[in-house]
Amino acid sequence: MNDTAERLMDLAEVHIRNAGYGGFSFRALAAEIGIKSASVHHHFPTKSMMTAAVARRYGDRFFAAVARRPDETANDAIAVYRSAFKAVIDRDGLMCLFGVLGAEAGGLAPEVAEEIVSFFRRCVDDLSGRLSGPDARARAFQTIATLEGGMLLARAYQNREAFDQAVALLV
Amino acid sequence: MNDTAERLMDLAEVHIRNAGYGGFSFRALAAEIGIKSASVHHHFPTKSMMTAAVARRYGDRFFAAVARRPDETANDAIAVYRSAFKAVIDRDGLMCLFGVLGAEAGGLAPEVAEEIVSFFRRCVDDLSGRLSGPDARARAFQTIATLEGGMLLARAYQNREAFDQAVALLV
DNA sequence: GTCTATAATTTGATAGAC
DNA sequence: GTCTATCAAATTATAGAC
Repeated sequence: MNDTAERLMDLAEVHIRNAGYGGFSFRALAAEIGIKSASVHHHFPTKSMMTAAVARRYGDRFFAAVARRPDETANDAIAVYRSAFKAVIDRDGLMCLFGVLGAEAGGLAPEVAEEIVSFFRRCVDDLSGRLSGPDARARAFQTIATLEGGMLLARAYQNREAFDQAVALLV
Repeated sequence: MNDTAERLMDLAEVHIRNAGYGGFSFRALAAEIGIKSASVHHHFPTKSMMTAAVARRYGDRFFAAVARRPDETANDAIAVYRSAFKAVIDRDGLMCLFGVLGAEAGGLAPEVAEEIVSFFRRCVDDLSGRLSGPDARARAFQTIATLEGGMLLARAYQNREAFDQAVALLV
């Protein structure tokens, strides 16, 4: 993966997290790094495939960030997920990539929709496996839902504190 | 408000809740009810203003559905909100309109963005006023976040049960 | 209230030269 | 890997007739 492709993905990620799939065009990305839209097609055949690639990279980074540590206890797992979401919004105030794509999933190409399903399934499966008790799965669902919803509120309020309030009482 | 305008708003609402703001065009709406796109502009000057109108109507209906009953207790309020969100997803399996618009808020016109802020602010203010205890506001934030996030998960999973799991443990 | 017609722009994508 | 050139299609929106 060369440098230009990485820079294009960086830009696409920001645009998607700010305004959704419709929030960027190959022309706009190209202009931002000083090339032409035809050159973008050299790196990514279609807009859908580029979006899927951006989603895959985002997921890889996310799951690396929440990876289980050897000495983790059950309560730690939720704190780890909360910190990972908090880091996302603290960096640039934008939504989780999958929160945006998931919301408009009905209009996205199959290769993107698959990334979305895969991400949330993996989140819930991983987290519920790291929790204990009979409610483990429901608590995993609730945690992911609250974290995504908290980002949505922070976005709507234009205020990161809304996220902190929404997730403060999580376990 | 005449019948054609109402039918157009019905269609626009479904499209937005399924695929976001970019998920519909005046031409598509027009075709679905057998008129031309120029006629849609007679009812709604611009796409942004139509979206704002759809959002306003959605909000009005929502707040009518969660309106406080005289004999409500503190715990009832959360149940009322949960039922209202559940009714939305149970009807057609689509997202909350404001969940979708909020996610892509960065790319929307000011008149739409204002509706989004207004909706969530009103949700949190209303609900926190109906809860008791020092954590009332945080619990209100958390409840709205979990409900919106639960809808997102149900959408991603293509399965309404994900919503039920996510909100099962709410108070 | 709906139509025809059209303007002006943007978009995703391709062919082929360098 | 980037370019020029271009295509075909779609989009938002407007003017003016009926």
